[in-house]
Amino acid sequence: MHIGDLAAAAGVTIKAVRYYESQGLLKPRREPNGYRTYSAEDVVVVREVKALLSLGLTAEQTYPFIECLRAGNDRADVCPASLTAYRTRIAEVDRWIAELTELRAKLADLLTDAENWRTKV
Amino acid sequence: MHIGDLAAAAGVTIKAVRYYESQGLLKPRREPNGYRTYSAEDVVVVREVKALLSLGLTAEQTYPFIECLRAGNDRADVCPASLTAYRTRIAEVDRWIAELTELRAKLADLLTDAENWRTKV
DNA sequence: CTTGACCTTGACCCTGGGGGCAGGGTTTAG
DNA sequence: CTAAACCCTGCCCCCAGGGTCAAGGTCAAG
Repeated sequence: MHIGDLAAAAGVTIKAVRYYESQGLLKPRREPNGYRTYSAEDVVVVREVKALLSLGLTAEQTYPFIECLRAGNDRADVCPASLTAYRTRIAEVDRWIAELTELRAKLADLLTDAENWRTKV
Repeated sequence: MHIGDLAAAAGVTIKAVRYYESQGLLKPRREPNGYRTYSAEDVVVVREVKALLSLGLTAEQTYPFIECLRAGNDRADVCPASLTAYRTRIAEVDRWIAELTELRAKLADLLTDAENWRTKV
C-alpha cells in the first residue's frame, strides 16, 4: 500500500506519516519510482503512535511501544518498558495538574486583587 | 540605559528583551551607533511582561496590560481589558486542568489494563 | 597607539508535531 | 490525449525565546 492508503487506514494525514518516518518510527520500502510502500503491520504501528501522541507522549517516547509491537506482541503496552513509559507519563501529568492548579489560584488572587483595587478607587 | 542594563534590572535575558520588541511590546530609541536606549518605565514594562508570561499568557495577550501601564496607571491590571484578560486566562487554565484530569484517568486505566493482562498471561 | 575586556548589532538554526504551499513526476480512467 | 488523483522533495510557519556566529563599538590600562 501507498502512503495515502496507510494514512486513510490509520486515520492520520500523509504529513503525519512522513513525520513519523522522519522520527525513525517507520521504515517503508521504496518502489522504483520513489513511492513509499507499507505493510499491514505499519497500519497498526501508525494507529498506536497516533493513540500515544494523543495521550501527550512525544514521538520519541512512543519508541518502546513500537518495539514491543515489532517484537511480536499483540498489544504495544504489555512490555515492561511500556509500563514504565505509562507511569512516567502519569507522573508528568500529575505534575502538570499540580502546577496548573497553583497557577489557577495565583490568577484568581490577582483578579480579586485588581477588582478590589478598582472598587476602592 | 542599554539593553544589558535593562535586562539585568528586569531579570530577563537580552534575547528576551529583543523578542519583546519584535512583538511590539517595546519601542526603544536608538543611539547614533545603533544601540537601543531604554527608560526606567521600560524596566517596569519588561517586569510586567515577564510576570504575565510566567502566568501562561502569550506575548500578544500581554498587550492590554502594557497599554494600561502606558496609560499612566500604577498597576497594569486595573483596566477593564486587563480584568477580561485575567478571566479569559483563568477559563483557559480550567479547561486545561479538566482535559489533563481526563487524560490522567485514561492513562491510569490503560496502565491497569496492561498490568492485568500481564499477570493473566 | 594598541591591546583586551566587555558591550552591542543583526542573522542564522533549533525546539514538537505537523499544516500549507510550490513545483514537479507518475499512474489510472475516460 | 488529457484530466484527475496520487506521489515526491523542499521550504516557511507556529511559540518564546536559546545558542552561536561574525562583525563592530567603547572604554580603560599599558
